[in-house]
Amino acid sequence: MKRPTIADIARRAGVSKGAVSYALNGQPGVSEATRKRILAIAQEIGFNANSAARALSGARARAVGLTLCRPARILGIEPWFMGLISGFEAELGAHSYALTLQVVATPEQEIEVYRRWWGERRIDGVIVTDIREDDVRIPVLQQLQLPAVVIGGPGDTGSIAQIWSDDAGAITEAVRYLVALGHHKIARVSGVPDLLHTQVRTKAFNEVCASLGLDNVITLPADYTGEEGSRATRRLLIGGDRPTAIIYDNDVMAVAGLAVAQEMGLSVPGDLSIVAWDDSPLCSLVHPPLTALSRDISAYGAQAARELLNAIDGKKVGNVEAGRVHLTPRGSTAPPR
Amino acid sequence: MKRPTIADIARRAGVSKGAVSYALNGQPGVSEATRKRILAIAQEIGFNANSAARALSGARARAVGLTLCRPARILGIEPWFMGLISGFEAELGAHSYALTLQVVATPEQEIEVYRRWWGERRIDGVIVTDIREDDVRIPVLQQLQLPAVVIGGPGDTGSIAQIWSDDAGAITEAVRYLVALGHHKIARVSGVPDLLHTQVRTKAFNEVCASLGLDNVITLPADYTGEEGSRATRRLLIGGDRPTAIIYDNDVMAVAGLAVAQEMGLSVPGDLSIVAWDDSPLCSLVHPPLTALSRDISAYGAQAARELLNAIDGKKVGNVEAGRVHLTPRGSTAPPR
DNA sequence: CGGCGCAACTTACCCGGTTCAGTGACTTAC
DNA sequence: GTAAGTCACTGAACCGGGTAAGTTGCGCCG
Repeated sequence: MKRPTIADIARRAGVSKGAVSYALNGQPGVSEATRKRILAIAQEIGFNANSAARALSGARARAVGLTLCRPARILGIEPWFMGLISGFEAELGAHSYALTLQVVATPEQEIEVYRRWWGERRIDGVIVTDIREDDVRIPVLQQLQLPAVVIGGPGDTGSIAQIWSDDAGAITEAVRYLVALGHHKIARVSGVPDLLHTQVRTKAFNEVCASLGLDNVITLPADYTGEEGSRATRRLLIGGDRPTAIIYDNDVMAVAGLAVAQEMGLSVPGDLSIVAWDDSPLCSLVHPPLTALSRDISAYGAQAARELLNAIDGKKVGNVEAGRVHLTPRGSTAPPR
Repeated sequence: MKRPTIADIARRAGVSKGAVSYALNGQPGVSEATRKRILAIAQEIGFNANSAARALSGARARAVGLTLCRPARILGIEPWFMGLISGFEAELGAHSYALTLQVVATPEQEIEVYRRWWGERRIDGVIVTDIREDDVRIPVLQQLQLPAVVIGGPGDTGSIAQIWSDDAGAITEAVRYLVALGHHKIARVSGVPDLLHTQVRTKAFNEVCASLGLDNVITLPADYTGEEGSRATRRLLIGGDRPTAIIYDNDVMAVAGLAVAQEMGLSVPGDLSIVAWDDSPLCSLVHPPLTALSRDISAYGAQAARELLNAIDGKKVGNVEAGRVHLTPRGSTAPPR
């Protein structure tokens, strides 16, 4: 079954290929009557422009790329990426851009994928996540002149657009809330320490704790996995001077922490209050439901996609703050006994 | 920065475009010395073949499509899809195929996406999930002659390849295990009843229960979300004659069920045993960790991708059983008190 | 030594859109 | 009445790689 081309339409309409192209793209150069006739024929025979041909003649690939640089084990339960992806799609779909996905193991492999995609003109731009300090991907993207949007910051990304949320403000709010409840010994289980937003959070956490006169403040580094979350929680809870509240850098570790507390016979929130970063259905799923720092990840993703499309169009894009974070109190926080 | 083309290579090597094409594709028609020289130049200037040009000249788009037809809320925490995706990628990456993703709301929208992708020659094939009885997508795929692999079955997919796992055997094993522990009142919270694999499981569940002489057997339909899982669990547990064990059709509902039991003051596994379908880190994350029906979803996805690539190559593909399911006992199951 | 066969290329056209430089026909302007 | 301008469209080049058909040059054989 041969799929129709503009030549087929041209033949049936009795005009040239060029006229059909103008008609379909809303360009001037054809009369309104002819345009209608051509559009009707296109509709009738179910015409879709061959994306390859379109991409070849100087135009766009009309696709953007996203790499996921985490082991499949984590990707599965982290709601974050899926939320982000559905946000992208809402925006990309509206502009009939496709999203091309690739799971990679290392930043080096990720760079290779960018090179290949860009070299093959498979994509018009990429969305970069999990940004680190002095990220090796940034100079490569600049050198390739590959349109990109970095999610997470703010950091030094040169000419590349970035979009970030006020993590410092959020963690400050969480600590203030716990202190207002009466907590003095607050600990934190962080994500991967290399990541820029982890550093932002750690800095803000230390600052707000200092300003509120809290001592005994500790941040244990982890890696977003349940295993590490459990391990860190156990370390925090077996000490003699154990914290009465723990803030986790993601929901998965918070749920794991909750399980450890229950396993050790501690009551949540009676003996231990828990705050999760990034609200997700997971937080409401467990008992007690977890107090969380919520933000609309889909909207955040949509905003990122919008910025990327602007960057692809050669528009000036900068440093955008988006995705307001707010505290959603649930059953996992209470005054300490 | 102009990206290099085969014409650039040809100029530098002092040969024609055609020779370069032969050399790069391992075709006969160039001497070994020339081939090496051309490959070296390609390497040096970082050449990647323009995928659009390649796709245009009769070849393949070297991409396959996957649509996700679930609300973002669910997609986020269901490890299933991410596991599947990383499985696809392992296989697709090895053949340098890209994966194009689209989130859709309805099967009708999904069909539209297939039509567009195929019309645009953006993809060479699709992977279809969540198959229903008399699925509306099947006849469309056949009419379009779009290579496809259906995940979940076995069902009536005509000429389209399908890949499925032995769900009936798995649920039989789970029920036998619970009966061996001493349970007589076993309930089940199922996924969306329209889905083919839900029906397979329900049928097998009823059969094994009947054969073991269990009465009081009930399957409550739900939709894989935590909310529905909680609701169904509550309905099961408030009755006078409440079950001592519940089997859930996915991990998310099982975790939600666990939370409901804890909230109602029931001990798991003392008062209630819980079995989750589809093991994932989520099952080991909670307390107690959930006994689960495990299978290697990534491998399952990889197998599906392999079948799809075969279908794209015009090879005969059929009805493949893969992804052996086995029971992984953990802390959520025990003899009833 | 002519002719054959073959390796190692080159030439030229194809894929299906986009785009730009024409080309008539028709209108408007002086 | 004719030059200028506009409109609606045509024809052809182009994007970059794939490939069938044609062209060398060379070795080998009778």
